[in-house]
Amino acid sequence: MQNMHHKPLTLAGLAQHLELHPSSVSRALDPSRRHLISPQVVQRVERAAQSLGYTPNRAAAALRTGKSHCVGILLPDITNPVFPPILRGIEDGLREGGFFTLVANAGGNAQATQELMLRMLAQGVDGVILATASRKDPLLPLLRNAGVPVVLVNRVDAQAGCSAVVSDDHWGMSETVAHLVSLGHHHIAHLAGPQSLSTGERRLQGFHAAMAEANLPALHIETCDAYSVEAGYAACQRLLKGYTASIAASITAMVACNDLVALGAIDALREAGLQVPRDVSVTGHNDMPLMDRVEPALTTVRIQHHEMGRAAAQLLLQALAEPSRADSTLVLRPTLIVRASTAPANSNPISPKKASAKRDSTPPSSRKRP
Amino acid sequence: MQNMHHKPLTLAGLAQHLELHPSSVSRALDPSRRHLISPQVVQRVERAAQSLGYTPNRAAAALRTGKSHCVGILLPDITNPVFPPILRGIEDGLREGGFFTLVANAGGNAQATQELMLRMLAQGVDGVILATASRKDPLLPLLRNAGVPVVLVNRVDAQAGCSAVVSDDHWGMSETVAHLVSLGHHHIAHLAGPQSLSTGERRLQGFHAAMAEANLPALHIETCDAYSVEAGYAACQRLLKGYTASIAASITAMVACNDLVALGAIDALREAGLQVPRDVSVTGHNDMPLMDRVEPALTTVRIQHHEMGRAAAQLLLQALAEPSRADSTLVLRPTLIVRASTAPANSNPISPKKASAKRDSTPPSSRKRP
DNA sequence: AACCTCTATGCAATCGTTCGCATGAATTAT
DNA sequence: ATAATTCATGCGAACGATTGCATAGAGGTT
Repeated sequence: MQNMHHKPLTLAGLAQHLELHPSSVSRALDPSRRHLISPQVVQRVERAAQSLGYTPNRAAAALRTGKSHCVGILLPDITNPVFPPILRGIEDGLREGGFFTLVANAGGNAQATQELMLRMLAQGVDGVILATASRKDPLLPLLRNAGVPVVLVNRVDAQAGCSAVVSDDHWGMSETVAHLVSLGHHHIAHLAGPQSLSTGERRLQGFHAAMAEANLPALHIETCDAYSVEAGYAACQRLLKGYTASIAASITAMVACNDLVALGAIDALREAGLQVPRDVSVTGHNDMPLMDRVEPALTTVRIQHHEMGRAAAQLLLQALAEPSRADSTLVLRPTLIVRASTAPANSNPISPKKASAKRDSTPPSSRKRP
Repeated sequence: MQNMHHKPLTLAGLAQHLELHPSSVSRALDPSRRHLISPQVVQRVERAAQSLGYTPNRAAAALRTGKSHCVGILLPDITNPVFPPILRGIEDGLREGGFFTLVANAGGNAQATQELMLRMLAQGVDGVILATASRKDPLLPLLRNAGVPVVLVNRVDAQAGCSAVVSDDHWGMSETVAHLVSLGHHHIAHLAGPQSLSTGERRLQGFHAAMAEANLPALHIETCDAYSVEAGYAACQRLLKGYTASIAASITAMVACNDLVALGAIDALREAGLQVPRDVSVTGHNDMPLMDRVEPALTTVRIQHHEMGRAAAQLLLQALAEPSRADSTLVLRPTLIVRASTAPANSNPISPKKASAKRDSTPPSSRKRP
C-alpha cells in the first residue's frame, strides 16, 4: 500500500543505482549491442533490472528509433468467424518477433477505414497486416508512400506491390466441383462472392475453370454483395426465381463462396420447399467453427486460417528485418471436408410442390421434419 | 512515385512553413488549448495541417505526456466465440474516445499472461480491459500498483478494486431453471464452469439459488475444467458414470455453464444412447453465434456481448477522464432463448439400451437418425 | 500620458532512450 | 619501452511534442 504510484523506474535511475552511464545500461540490456559491454557488467545490469523491475519506456524508444514494435491489423469484422483464427495466428507469429498487435475493425466504410489507417500510422506502427484489401485497394498506395511494410492476408491485391498469404481458391473450387461431379451432379450453380474482393473473384474464376475441366457449362451464377447469411439467402432466392422458366430447373448442386452464404442458401432452399442434400447439395468455403454441427453438417473447403495468420506475420517480420527483400505470395492449400450437405444427385430435384412453395414464405421455425 | 519516403512532416516543419512557433501550432491543433490562439491563426494552421497532411507523432506526445491513447485488451482466446462481439463492443466504445486497442490473447498460461501484461504496460497503455480475470487475479495488484485504470468485462474479481461489467448470471440461471421446471423437469443437473472463474462460480451459485427457489434439490453437479466442447464432453461422461448406480438415473435435464460445454454434453449423451431433447433436455449459456443452427438448436441464455464491451469501454473512459471516480459494477440482464434442445420431461429417461450403450463408443458420424 | 490588464505568441526545458563519437585503460606488436 | 590497436565505458546531442513562464503589443482606465 505504501508504494502506490511508484513512479516507474527509468533507465537513468537504474544507471544511477548501478553507478553506470545510462548508455551503458541501455547497451547491456539490448541483445544486439550486448557485445560492446563486458560480460560481468551485463550480468550485473540484468540482475538489477530484474530485481528492481525495470521496464523500458517504449514510447521513448519509439521516438528515438522510429520503431514502435507494434503492427497494425486491419480486419473487416472480427465478428465474422473466419477472422478470429487468422488473428490468433498473426498474433502468435508476431509475438515471437516481440511485436504487439494494434487491432481495428474497419467495418466496410471506406472513408472510415482510411481514417483508421492514418491514425494507425500516426500511432507509429512499424508494419501493417491487411485482411480488408479489396482489389485495387486505395490504402496500398497510401501505405507505400508512408514507407510502411504491408502484408495482405486472405485477400490479394491486383497490382500487389506487397507480400500476401492466401488460400488456393482455385484448388478448393476444383476439389469441390470434382466431388460434386463424382456424386453425379451436372448442373451446378455458384453463389459468387463480391467481385470487388479477391476471394470472390478468384473463387469465381476457380469455379469456371473447374467446370470447364469437367466439361460442364457454368450457367448458373449469382453474385452476393457480402459474405453473410443474409446475402446468401438473397442471392439464392434470386437464383430460384428463374427456376421454373429456364433450364436452371435442373440445378442439383450449389457451390457457395463462403460458409455463411451457404447457410443462407440452405435457408432459401428450404423456404422454397427443397431439401438439402436430398434435392440440392450445398457446399461452403472456409470451414468456420461449428460448421460440423449445423444442420445439415456442411461440406466445405477448410482453409488454414491459423497458418495463414502465422505466415503473414512471418512475412511481415521478414520485411521489417530486411526491407529490400522481394515481395512474395504464399499460397496455402486447403482441404475439402465432406459432410452431410452433399449427396448423390437426385434425378428430378424439382419437388412437385415447388411452384406453390416459391410463393410460400414459411419461416424457418415451421420447417421441422414431420 | 517522386515523393517516396517523404520523411513525415513534423510539428516544427509545419511551424516553419507557417512562420510560427511550434508551440503555437501545437496549441492551435489541440481542441482543449485552441482558445489561447487567435481564431485566424487557428484556421490558418488547420488548413495547412490538412493540406500538407500533417499527422502528429504519437510516440513523442506519449513520451511527453505519459498518455499513449492506447488501451490494452487481454482476452483468454479470441477464438472462443463469446469474445469477438465483446471485443467489437469495446472497440466501438473506445473509438469514440479516440483510443486504440492493443489486443492480446493470453491463452491460459498465468506466467505468460503476466509477462504479456508487463509488456503492455511498457508499451504505455493508458488503461486495461481484462476479460481474463480469474477470482483473485494476481494481475490486479500489479496493475493497481502501476496506477493503471482497469475494467473487468464478463468476469469480476472478488476483491474488486476496479469497475466491471458482467452479465446477470443469477438471473440467467433462474430463468433457465424456471423454464425447465415449467416443462416438468425435477431432476436437473448442472455442468459447472471452472470455479476459479467468476462466471463459473456465479452460475453455480445461481443454479443453487434457482433450484432452492423451485424447492428442488441440487444434487447432480459436475465441474468442467474449461469452457470447451471437450471439457463439457468429459464432465458429462463423468456425470453419466454414476447413472445406473444412483438416483442420478432420473436426471432429465442438464444446465450447462456455457454453450460449448452444452455441445460437448450433447455429444456425450448421444454416445450413451440418449437423445436430446427426448431423453434429456440441455441448455447452454451465452448464445454464441450459430447456436440457432446446431443440431438440435440450443436453448440458451443470450448475454449482451456487444453491449458489455461497449459499457466496459465507457467505464474505462470515465476512469481515465476522472481517476478519482468511484468504481462501479454494471450488471446486464440476459435473455433466455428457448429453442429445440429443451422439451417436456420424459418420465422414464433411461433408454433400455443404456447399459450396453455406455460401453459403446460409436463415433458421431454413425449417429444418424434411422 | 502614464499605468495596468489582457491576450496572443515565443522561449526553452522536458519526457526516457539511443547512438555517433570521444576517452581512457588494457592489451599487443614492434 | 614505446607506439599501435583493441576494448569498455562515458558524454551529449538528438527524436518530436508539450507546457509553464516570459514578453510584446493592443486596448482600457484614470
